[in-house]
Amino acid sequence: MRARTRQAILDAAITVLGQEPTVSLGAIAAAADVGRTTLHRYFPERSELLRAVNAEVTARLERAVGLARLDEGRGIDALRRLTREYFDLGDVLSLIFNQPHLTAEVGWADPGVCDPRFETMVRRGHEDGTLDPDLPPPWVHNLLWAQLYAAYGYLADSDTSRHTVLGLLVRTVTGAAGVKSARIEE
Amino acid sequence: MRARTRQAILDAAITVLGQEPTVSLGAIAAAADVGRTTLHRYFPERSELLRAVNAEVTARLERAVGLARLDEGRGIDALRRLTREYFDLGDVLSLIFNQPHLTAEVGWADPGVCDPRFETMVRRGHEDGTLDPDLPPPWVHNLLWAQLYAAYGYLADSDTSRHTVLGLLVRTVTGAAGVKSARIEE
DNA sequence: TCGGATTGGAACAGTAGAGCCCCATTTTCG
DNA sequence: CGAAAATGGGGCTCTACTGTTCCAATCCGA
Repeated sequence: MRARTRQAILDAAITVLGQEPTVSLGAIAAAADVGRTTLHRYFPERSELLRAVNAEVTARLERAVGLARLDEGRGIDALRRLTREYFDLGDVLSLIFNQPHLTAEVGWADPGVCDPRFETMVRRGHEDGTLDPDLPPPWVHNLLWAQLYAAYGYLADSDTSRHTVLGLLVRTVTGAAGVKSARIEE
Repeated sequence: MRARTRQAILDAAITVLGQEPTVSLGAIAAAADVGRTTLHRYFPERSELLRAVNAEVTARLERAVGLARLDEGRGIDALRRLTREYFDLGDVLSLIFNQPHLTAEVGWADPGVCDPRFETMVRRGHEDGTLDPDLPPPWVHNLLWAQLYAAYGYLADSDTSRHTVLGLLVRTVTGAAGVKSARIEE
């Protein structure tokens, strides 16, 4: 019924907008297997659809943060959990990267401010000696998102399994943000 | 004269297209301080402008690769040099990320294939013990581009100096792609 | 089964941009 | 200086998309 159709539109919008941010409403409707008229009935204006997409993405991100239990264990372990949860977001990653203005307050844009829970996690990692103390929390936030996007693209374009890509991702995020015990001299 | 105007248009196009991939030709002309008619005289169709931009970007990337001397020194040192050269590309980074299809053959898209010189460099790093042998060259390629873009965004949005951001970038890329001498256990 | 709810096809005007042409103005160079 | 080149403003058509309305067909629950 209503809720079902609405969700189908939102899912299709997330997928298609992530690939082509300026895609027409007709194309979104087609991707959702729905008539353009129906789409207009649920979201009279494009901006309203975008707001709804924003809300949906925000909710999914929030859920991922909750599942990652950022306040438990060592900083690096929490960061690894968050990496895995974010990686599972799929199409949402592409959307967040291609429409930073759409999901600005929640995503990776505006490095000066990042989620306080994330910041607390990184600072804990600084203190427990598992995260590189020279990297400010917003930088870690940025690098995590960058590598997530790289991993998602790698998954789409190369024929590597999801599991393998996740392994590579966690390994490089750990190397990038983790404390360097014996750094190779410049 | 001709060459001067043409270059002004290309420079403006690279900057503006990097921020808004669907920007109108009128806006590009305005950014180049040139009449819309003049732009149409140099590039009769939008696609021709895009091809010229592609050529320009390709040339700048090629120049950066040359300056980085990928075939000299240890793998990690060559990767660090390349990181610095790419970081200097400025607006081009934004364009490459926001228009992957435009610069597909030269950029970071299609992870299955990457520049043979880059691949050789990474493999040398595997053998000389400076780059993580568990990371395939295309993954390192993707990783580098993602971090470059994140660094560029960080530079634009936070009030951190260019030099500081470059330092964070090199440190992060080194940590992510470099060999892990004593990895923190999972 | 019946009736309201939902759907989607078709057509419409309004808008924005692309591509094109003309011509007056300005710049550049011999 | 004078001619050729270059510039840019204005206007025109064409196309694509948006937002809207109307209405027939279909789906679903009472």
